[in-house]
Amino acid sequence: MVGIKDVAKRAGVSIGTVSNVVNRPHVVAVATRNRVLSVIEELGYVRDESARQLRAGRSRIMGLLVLDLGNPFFVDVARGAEQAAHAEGLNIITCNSGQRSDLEASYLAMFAEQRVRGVLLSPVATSGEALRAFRRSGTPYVFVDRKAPTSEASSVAVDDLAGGALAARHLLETGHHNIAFVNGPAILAQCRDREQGVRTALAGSAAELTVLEAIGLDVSSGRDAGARLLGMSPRPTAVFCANDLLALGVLQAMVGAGVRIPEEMAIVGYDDIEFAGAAAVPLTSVRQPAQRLGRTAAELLLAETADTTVEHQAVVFTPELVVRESTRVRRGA
Amino acid sequence: MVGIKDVAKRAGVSIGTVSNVVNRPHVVAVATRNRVLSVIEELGYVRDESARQLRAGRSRIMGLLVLDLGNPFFVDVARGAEQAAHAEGLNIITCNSGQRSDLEASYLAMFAEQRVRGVLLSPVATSGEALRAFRRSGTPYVFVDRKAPTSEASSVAVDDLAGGALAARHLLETGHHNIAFVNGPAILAQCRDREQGVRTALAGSAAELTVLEAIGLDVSSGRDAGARLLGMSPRPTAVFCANDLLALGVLQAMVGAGVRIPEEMAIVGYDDIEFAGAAAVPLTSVRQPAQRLGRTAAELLLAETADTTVEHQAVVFTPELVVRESTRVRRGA
DNA sequence: CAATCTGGCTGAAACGTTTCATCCGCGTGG
DNA sequence: CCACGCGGATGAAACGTTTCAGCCAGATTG
Repeated sequence: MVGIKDVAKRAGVSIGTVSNVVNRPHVVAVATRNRVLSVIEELGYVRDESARQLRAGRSRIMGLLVLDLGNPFFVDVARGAEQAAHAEGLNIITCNSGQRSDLEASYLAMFAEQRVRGVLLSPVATSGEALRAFRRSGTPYVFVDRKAPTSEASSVAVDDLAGGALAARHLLETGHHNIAFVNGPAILAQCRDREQGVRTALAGSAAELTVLEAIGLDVSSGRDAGARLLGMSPRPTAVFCANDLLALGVLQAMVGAGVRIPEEMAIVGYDDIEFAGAAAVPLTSVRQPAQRLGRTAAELLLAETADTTVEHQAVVFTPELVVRESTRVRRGA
Repeated sequence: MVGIKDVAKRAGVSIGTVSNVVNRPHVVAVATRNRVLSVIEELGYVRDESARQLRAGRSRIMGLLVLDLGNPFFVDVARGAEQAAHAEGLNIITCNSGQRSDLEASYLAMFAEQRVRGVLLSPVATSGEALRAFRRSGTPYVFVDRKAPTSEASSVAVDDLAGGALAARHLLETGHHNIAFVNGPAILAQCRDREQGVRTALAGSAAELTVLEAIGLDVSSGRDAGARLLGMSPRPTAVFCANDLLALGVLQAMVGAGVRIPEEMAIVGYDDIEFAGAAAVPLTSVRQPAQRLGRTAAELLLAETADTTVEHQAVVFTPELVVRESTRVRRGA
């Protein structure tokens, strides 16, 4: 592999000069510069980032660890973060924990060993061993899609209590009294909060609430939950799902069983991913500003790494209900 | 930041011993080992991967560059690749070119500078400047979802001609004579091949073919294409889309305009992403073994980097048609 | 003409590891 | 008692950069 000293020798200059050509072209005489550049081209020299980084002590990379890249919500978060990072000339590497603590731990360890500039993190749990070890490494981090005390770190989240309440209230207002909530794994704070929001909104109303916990937050878990719903009697007349993937699964199960949506079963999802509007019955959903979430988190992290005196912030966005056919009362029905 | 020599000093041993504790624990006496380990724990020592890599000359990371992470097909590819890489103790970093050559070039440059073990690549174009520069860096790479001459590199792809033909033949067999093909950008070989497959299958038949080129391969481009289809007269009775995102967009446009699927317009997509089956009208689609694609590509790359004498391979998988309601002739209709 | 400045370049140190030759002390076989 | 082997530890070299003090030659100033 060709290194800086091969270039130097070939061009008949010192390695310092080659380095200058690459990093501070203006300080070297134009003739020398061109000679060096053409040798670089000729030899196909590519600088070694690890040496560069070793010397510099820090990298030009920012890590992003998300719960599930299979969820388009997180793809949007990643897009937003990437935008902000590129604007500062940093690269982002995106990793997918798939909600597995062991993978989460392994990626966090990798980030720490890589000495990345900082990490955007949507953790499985804020109290786990993985995270505790990572904290000790001193790598700066910001929580995405997860609230956290500012004493620990900055965070950018969406108000899940409000989101849950938004959905529940909508179902109440459209006349439902027997409501199911299909939740994801309770380890996830998002899930707990959304459920809490639902409970708060329903408290005092006459509505009955059934909570089902799905194994995952994906479409197939949704199908399972849908099957369970179908077996209930009396069957709830409305179901709110902790995210859109679950809702799409439930929807599939209902359509497969010939249940009419929304007449026999109203459905509300969460995230408002692009596919929600294109579903068998377009889904009512609680929209989160995913891209904004990612962008803001990255900006916060950049600000903190640039100037360690900045204080942690906890940004909370407000979700928004998007009503579509899956809960729309038919005119004249 | 605490380094190996801080640990050494604190534990009263040489740095070589600390290194041994970390990398070859068995060669150091158990008493010493424990002492060092507890100092490591106490100080929160994390080894610096850049120094490690500088010394080793190569990294423990594999790069994956995909065309569009917003397309669940590529998320599945990434999953497969990750599986294979983890099995070998390597980490994968996934980057998203979004079909932009400039981003592609920037990520490839990053991979080269990082001296990654190798790169899995689904390129925008195989002839571009970005790729040419990357080749010179000598970083091993394997094409994913893209055929390539074995003289250049290994590749793992799906037979797009067969896929296109599969869809077109299906539409012929279900009685359509006026067929539209909504294609993506012609820079993409996948798109060109699928179109070619369609043309081949239709040659000799009486069917008429209209080709529309969408701006992107996403849902909103599909909606645009759908609008264009609606304006045509005579309007085609069937449409095949170069991927499922496009098909979902077209479907949305049709449903929005009150066009009945499949009676007034049959639709076939490509990729068979999970959302295809959950769509307004479940989509007939050409299924590709996405995860397998990623896994195989990673394995090929690993084999090549382990032993440079292995020859390049061109693996081609065969796609498969999954028929659903969007083209299903209603019984007794 | 001496002193000073300046543009352009050089040489070497430093970054934090890993690795390898070497060394030490001790038990063992001859 | 010597030689040898061996487990265990050490010290220094090397990896490819960046940076910085310093050097040289020529231009500028007083």
